Amino acid sequence: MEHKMPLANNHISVDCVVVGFDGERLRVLLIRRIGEDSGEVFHDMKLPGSLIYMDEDLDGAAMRVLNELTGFKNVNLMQFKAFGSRDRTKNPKDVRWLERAEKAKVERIVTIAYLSLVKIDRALNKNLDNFQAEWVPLDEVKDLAFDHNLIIEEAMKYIRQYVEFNPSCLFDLLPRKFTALQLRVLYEVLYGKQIDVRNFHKKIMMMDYVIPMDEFQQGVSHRAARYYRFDKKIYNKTRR
Amino acid sequence: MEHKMPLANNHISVDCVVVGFDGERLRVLLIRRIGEDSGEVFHDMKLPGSLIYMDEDLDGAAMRVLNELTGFKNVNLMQFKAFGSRDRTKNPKDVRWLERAEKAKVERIVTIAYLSLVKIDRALNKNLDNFQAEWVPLDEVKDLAFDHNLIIEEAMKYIRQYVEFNPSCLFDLLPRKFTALQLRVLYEVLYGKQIDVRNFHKKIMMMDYVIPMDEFQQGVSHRAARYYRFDKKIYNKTRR
DNA sequence: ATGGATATTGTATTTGCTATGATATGTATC
DNA sequence: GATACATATCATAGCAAATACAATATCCAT
Repeated sequence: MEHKMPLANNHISVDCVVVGFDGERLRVLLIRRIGEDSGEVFHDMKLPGSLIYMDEDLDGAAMRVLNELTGFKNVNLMQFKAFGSRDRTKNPKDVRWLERAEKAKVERIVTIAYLSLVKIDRALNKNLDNFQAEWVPLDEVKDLAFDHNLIIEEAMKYIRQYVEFNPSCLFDLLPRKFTALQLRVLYEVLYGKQIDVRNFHKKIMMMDYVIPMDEFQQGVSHRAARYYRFDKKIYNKTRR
Repeated sequence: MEHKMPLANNHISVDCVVVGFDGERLRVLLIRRIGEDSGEVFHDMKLPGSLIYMDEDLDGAAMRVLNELTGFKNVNLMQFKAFGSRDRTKNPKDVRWLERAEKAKVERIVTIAYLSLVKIDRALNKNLDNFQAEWVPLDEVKDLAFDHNLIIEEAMKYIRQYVEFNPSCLFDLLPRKFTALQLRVLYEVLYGKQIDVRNFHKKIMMMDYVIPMDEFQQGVSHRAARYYRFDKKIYNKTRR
C-alpha cells in the first residue's frame, strides 16, 4: 500500500471484492500480507482495500484501489454493503498490521465494500505480481484478515441477486469470445445446480444479444465448439 | 436528537428511510428541522438519522434511531447503501445546523442508509409528535437537508429490486388484515403501472401464504371485500 | 473405418402470464 | 320492491416461457 501520503481519513475505508471466472470456478483477487504477531512472522491474505483520502469520495477510492492493483480503468464497480461492526478490529494482529501500514492510530473502521466482475485473462498479466496479488478459487479461501471472509460471503449473495436483475454482468466474467459451455458452467457455479444442456442452448439462442460467431475452438480432441460474443448495444436496446 | 452524550464518531452516521403505505400512496417518515441561515430562520425536513456512537455498530445505530422515533423494536431494517460524496456537506446551512446539534466540528460525513417498511397504522399513534415527525407522501417531498432526496430515490430503487427477491416485505407495509384491493394498489404504486384485477386475484389465490379470512369489510357502499392475512410460516416453508 | 469425446439439435408436456367476459353482492335511488 | 351503480369474485381461452427427455453431428486419435 505505497502512496505519496495524501491525508487519510482513518475511520473509513473501502475494500474491493474482485471476482473472476476461470472456466470452471469463481476466483477472488486477494493480496498477500506479511505481518508480525508476538514476535512471530505470519503470512496470510486480505482483500485489496485502503483508507479513503480526505479529498476523495467512496466510489473514487474504490476505483483508485482497483486501478493501482490491476491497471484497469472504467471497470464496473458496485458498492454493495458497509461493514461497521465494532469487532471488525477485534484481532490485535490486524490492528498492529494496520497501524504500521498507515502510520497512525486506528480504532474502529467502517469499510464500504465494492464488488467488481472482471475477465481473468485481461487482469492476469498486469501488475498482479507487484502487488503480491493472487486469484484464489472461492472454495480455497482460507482465514483472511479482519472480517474479509464475511465480506466475500456477502458479495456472493449480492451477485446472485444482481445477475437476475442485470444478466449482462455475467459477460464481464467471460472472455470476449466464449463457448456455450463456459456460459453454462458459469450459471451452474453461480446457482449451485446443474442445468440441462439442451434447454440452456435454446435459451441462449433466444438471447439476441448473444451472437454466434463464425469462429470455432482449435486443437481440441473432440468436436470443436462455436464461439459466441456478447453485444452490449443490442442488450441495452432490448432490456431498457 | 437529544441523548445523554455518549461519545459520537463524527465521521459516520446512519439515516433511516422509513416507508409506509396509506392504502393509496407510499409515504416516508420525515423530521421537521428548524435552523438559522444568515440570520433568517428556516424550516425544512430531513430523514431520521444520527451520528453513530463509539461503542455502537451500524445496525445498532439504525435500530436506536428508529426506536427513539417510533418506539418500534424488532423492525426489519435493511442497510441498502452508503453515501460518501464529498459535497454531501456542501450546503453551509446543513453544516451550521449539524455543528450546533452535535456541538462538534464536522467535515465530510459518510452516512450508511437503512430502509424499513412499516405499517403506518401502528406507527401513527406513537411518539411521532414528540419528534416532530411526519408521514409525507412520496410525491410531496420537498427539498430536504443534505443529500436526503438522493437517499430516498435510491431507497425506492432498492425496494423495487428487493420485492422481487423477497415479496414478503410487501406485507410489512399492509395492515394485518388487508383487502385484495389494498395489495393490488400497493403493487401498482411500486411498479408504476396498472394491473388487471382478475388476473391479480388469480395470482394471490395461488399464493398459499395469503390466507382468505372469514371477515369482510363493514359499512362500504358496495359489495364488501374479503379480508386476507399473510402467513409468514407458510411463506418461509414454500420459499426457502 | 472405428471408437471416444463433446457439441448441437427436436419434440412433447407442463406451467405461467395475459386478455377478456360473465356473475355475485353490497348500497343508494326511484 | 325494482333498478341502477359500484366493486368483488369467478371462469375460460390463447400464447409464451420453462421443463423433461433422446438422438445425431463432428472432431481427433488409433
